Amino acid sequence: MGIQERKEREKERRRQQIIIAAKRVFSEKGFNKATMEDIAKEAELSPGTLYLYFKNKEELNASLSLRILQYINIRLTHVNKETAFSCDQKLKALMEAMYDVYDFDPLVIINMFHLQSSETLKNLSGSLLAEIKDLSQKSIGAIAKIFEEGMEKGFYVNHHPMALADIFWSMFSGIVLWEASKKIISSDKDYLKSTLATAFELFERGIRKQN
Amino acid sequence: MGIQERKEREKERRRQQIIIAAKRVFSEKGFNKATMEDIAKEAELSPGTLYLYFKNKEELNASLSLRILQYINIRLTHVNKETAFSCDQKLKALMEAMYDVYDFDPLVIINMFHLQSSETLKNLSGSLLAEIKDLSQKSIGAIAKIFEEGMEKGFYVNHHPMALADIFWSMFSGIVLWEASKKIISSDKDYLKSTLATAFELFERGIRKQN
Amino acid sequence: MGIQERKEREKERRRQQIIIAAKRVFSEKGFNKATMEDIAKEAELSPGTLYLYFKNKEELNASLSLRILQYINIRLTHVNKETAFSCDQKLKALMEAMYDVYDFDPLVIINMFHLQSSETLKNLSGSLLAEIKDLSQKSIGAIAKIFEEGMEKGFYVNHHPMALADIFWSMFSGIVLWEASKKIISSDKDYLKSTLATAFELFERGIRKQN
Amino acid sequence: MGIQERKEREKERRRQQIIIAAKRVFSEKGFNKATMEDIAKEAELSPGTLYLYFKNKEELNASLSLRILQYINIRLTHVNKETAFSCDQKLKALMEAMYDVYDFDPLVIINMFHLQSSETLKNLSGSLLAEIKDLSQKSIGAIAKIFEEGMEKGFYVNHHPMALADIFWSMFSGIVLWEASKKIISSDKDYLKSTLATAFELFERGIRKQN
DNA sequence: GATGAATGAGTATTCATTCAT
DNA sequence: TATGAATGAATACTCATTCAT
Repeated sequence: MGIQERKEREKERRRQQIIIAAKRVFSEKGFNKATMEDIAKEAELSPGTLYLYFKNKEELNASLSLRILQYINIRLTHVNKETAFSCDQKLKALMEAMYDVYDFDPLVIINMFHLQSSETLKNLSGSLLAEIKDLSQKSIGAIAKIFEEGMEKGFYVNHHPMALADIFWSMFSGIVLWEASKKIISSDKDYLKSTLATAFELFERGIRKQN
Repeated sequence: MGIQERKEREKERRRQQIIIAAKRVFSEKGFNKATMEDIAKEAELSPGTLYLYFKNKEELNASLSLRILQYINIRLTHVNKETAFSCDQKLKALMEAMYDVYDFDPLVIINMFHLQSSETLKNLSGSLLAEIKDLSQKSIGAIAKIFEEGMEKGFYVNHHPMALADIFWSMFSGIVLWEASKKIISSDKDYLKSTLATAFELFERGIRKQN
Repeated sequence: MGIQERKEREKERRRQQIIIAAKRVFSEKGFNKATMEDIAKEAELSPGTLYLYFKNKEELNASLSLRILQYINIRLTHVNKETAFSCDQKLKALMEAMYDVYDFDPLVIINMFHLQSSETLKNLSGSLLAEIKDLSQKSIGAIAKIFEEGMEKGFYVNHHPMALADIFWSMFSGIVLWEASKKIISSDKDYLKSTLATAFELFERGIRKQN
Repeated sequence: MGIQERKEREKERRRQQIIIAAKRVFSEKGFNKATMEDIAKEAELSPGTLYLYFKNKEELNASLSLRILQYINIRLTHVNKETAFSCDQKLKALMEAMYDVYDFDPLVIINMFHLQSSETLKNLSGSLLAEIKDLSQKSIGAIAKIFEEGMEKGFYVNHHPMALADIFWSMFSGIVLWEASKKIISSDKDYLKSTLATAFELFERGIRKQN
């Protein structure tokens, strides 16, 4: 019924409200220094309410990563669907997507690295963990597919497509993290976009066949 | 005097003993789950003793990063000192150095990212922070110098050398982190060395002038 | 009026529904580990509804005890009403009643001990507390009366009837509790009935005049 | 060495200090309403210190029970060692022992019933649980042995000795609990000793052969 | 210097209870 | 009446740090 639906939507809105608050607080203080009470206050809710929507602090954090993975995945799926695109166009679209990922959430990359610790992973519910793994693999796979196509068409030098995807992804996240560090250490200006642009350019030159 | 000196050396030995224990424990449990007691046990010392050599947990961790930064710096300085090397040789030597950095301490990259949080940096003593900043800048500068030389000699395409250094360093640390993640999530084999090799190859092709 | 009455009856039915659910949940988890939500679910009601019928968790628990006290009281009143019974018959009837009390609710004895804590009793409303006291005293009084009669008729040795009643009651509840403990600790078979039978037999021999 | 020993003794003294504080607090407030902070304050220690000596709240409570079980066991062992005692004397000594148990710690019986919940038992470490089981069985066994001897010598009517032991123990603890309840409900005077005396007398008459 | 027992502030999580709908 | 989402006080337990020996 309409009521069911409205409730469902209301519930989803609360989840988003909490996720957004958590994002702000985790970004500012980092996962360990952020307290659930901080997040509750930021969301203008009580601590208990957070637990109606997320099993625990770890899962709340993981949900942030999940959200960006979902975004990444949607963007990459779109790129691969464009059958009319040339290799060049696909590569450009991929780079555009990565810029947007950064704009969508410049700090979640950092949170995603919190997932590394096996101790952390143990506390996640199976379904959430499965979803994260699945989306990660799909995303990297989508990137790999772009490179594979380019090789098949003879534009790119031969390499294992998955390895290229890993490198592309690592380079992107490495730069995001490193620029974040630099900003803290040397209060530098934000060179991220231009650094990324140069990196993408080098990468393209690196994989393209030269004649 | 001799006694002074011997004491100093003894003290330094203790510091190293603790740093090595800390490295092991941080590697296994991560910075936040590792307790000072864990580290003390690993070092076969009592918790109180740790505080005779390090102001607090944050500084102990920072010292690990400092140690690898020192190693990196020494290696890069050596590369730049080899005036007889061609650009190619210097680039190769740089890559070799990075492999060795990884072998020297495969996990410290992860610890270094702990330094990102501004909250963390606030707890460091000024002198330690200064030393870290200094070594970081020197290291990146040394990398940049290699690229600069290549450009001056007309081998490499024109880019801001510091930007290239950032990209090179980001790519390296991004790959180390990402491969570590993958190992945890999918218990994959360790492709790090081959991924790094491919990445370096692409990078070289990317910066080299083509004719 | 008829409507009033129907409402009243409806209300009482709900109370019983909740009490039965609470009994099941308290039995399984114990008073402190059982949550109001558990009970609400078991009763197929919402948590808020429980508070329309019971002031708080303590009173809900006390109501369980009250219910068995009412049952005990009815049974014992019946025994004493049987003026045609001999002393022996009354004692047998008393023992029968205690078996039935156990069958009626094997776990409520344990819940009744929750009432012991003075902190717990402080939270009960005056009227409920008064009713519990009243029923307790009536029940013990009814037991005492049986022994008193036996003494007057010269069958039982002389003792304070109330003391005998206390002993009889303590022995019964002590055995119920102890057998429950044993079952948990050593997963023993259920010897309760036979232990009770032996205890009652000894008790009877103990109080009966011998000649 | 002497130092080792002194430390060991010091540690044991702390444990006792905490146990005594816990006994007071649990007695007054009951297990669930008593907080670890209450106990720490009573012991004039900090909350953290309690955890240096007891794994958690449940084990602290279980240690109280263990302590009285040890006392009971020592007393009953002594009774059985007195080979010169007649059956009558042994029974008297058993009854004396139970009076002393009550004096040793009138409230721990109540705490012992907290152990019943299987949820509670799950939180105890294996060794502690094993020790509790062992002492319980030894104690009941020692009581049973007294009755067995009496039967063999033809003084007592034939029953399963273990069943008699259970009844004796249940009667004792049932009376202790019931008298505690009564004191709370009706602010009665403390009839415990005289009730126990009567109960023991009846029990003795119950098991003794009559001729 | 070295110890390790003691500290006590800090926090994730629970759950009885309320109240707007 | 009935609901169930929201509350927020309460608390067991941890662990970096200290300091008397």
